[in-house]
Amino acid sequence: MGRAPCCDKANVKRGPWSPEEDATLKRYLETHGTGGNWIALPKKAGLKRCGKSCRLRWLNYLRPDIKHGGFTEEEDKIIFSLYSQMGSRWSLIASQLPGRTDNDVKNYWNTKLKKKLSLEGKTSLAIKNNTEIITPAKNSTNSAPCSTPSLPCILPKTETNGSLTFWDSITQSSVTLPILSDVGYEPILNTAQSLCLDPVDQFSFPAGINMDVSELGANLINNQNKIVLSSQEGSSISDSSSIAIDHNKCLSLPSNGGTDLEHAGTMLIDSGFGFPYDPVNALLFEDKAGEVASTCCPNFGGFGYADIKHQLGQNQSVINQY
DNA sequence: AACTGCCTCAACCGCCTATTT
DNA sequence: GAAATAGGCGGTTGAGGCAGT
Repeated sequence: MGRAPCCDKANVKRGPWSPEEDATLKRYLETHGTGGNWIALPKKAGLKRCGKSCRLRWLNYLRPDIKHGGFTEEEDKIIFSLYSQMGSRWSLIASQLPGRTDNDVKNYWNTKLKKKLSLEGKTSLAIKNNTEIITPAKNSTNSAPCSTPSLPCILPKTETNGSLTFWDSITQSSVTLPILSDVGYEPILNTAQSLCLDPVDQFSFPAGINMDVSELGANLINNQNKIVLSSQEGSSISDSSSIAIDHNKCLSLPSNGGTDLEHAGTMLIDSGFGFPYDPVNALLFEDKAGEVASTCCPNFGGFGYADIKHQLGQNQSVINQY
């Protein structure tokens, strides 16, 4: 048996609401409330509208506490932050933004923030390789959806003194980009839909890609696509490190010496919204001092211009094999 | 001024879940 | 417990407005 329609579609008005209809609905709701039944409401109120349509109109437009107008920078950050944690749960996100509706937030995300994000990301580049760069953990215990393979990508920043050639997995073409000289290497975790991360299973480079961190004083073990960074000397990596990738698929992370790494055990990715993101421990840092808000298995993708710092001070794998 | 393409956002659709019968 | 119903939600659509040519 099919589902009964919520209203007689042949006898209800559709399309934009007129000011008269708005006034009628508003007057009725302010006097009587919903009566706990939206479906019966339009008849009682004298409206030739579907009950669902009335509900939507009230919730998204007529409610007195609705905030109209542009979103603030602060709201941007909240939306982005929450989206990174829970994905497109618009009603939940909207509940954290007084006066905003799920429809508002959804529209704003789809028309503005998503573009802002892609502009921050510029492009998604995977390390040149014939094989798929990365796949989700086969036996991951993550609860978040992981329907799309995650791709570690490399994105240089703007300060340049050379160039690198990368393989753009999206356009399937080589791209030459400047060597970054500001923050260092940027393995961007890029996925169209979601990225499953947990503190143990992170990401690996496929066979054929070696990550040489010798210049950092760290040890590299890649016999199982596993990278183990174990040296205290690794702290020599700095914000001024540069990245180079050669055509033998050898990723090197040279350093020109420098500062200590904060947040041992973490990789911080600059979300582009003013706070770095720690995908390894699935933590969101409000600032680089490490003000932590815990998250669970976040979804995000397409981030660019990442500031990443590897933990090099413990005898443990930073990047494990899937 | 006319045309075109893009953008915005209100509204709809259909699915899922919770509640009621 | 099953079926019916209503509420809630996210995805999508399309009309109208705007900017560029």
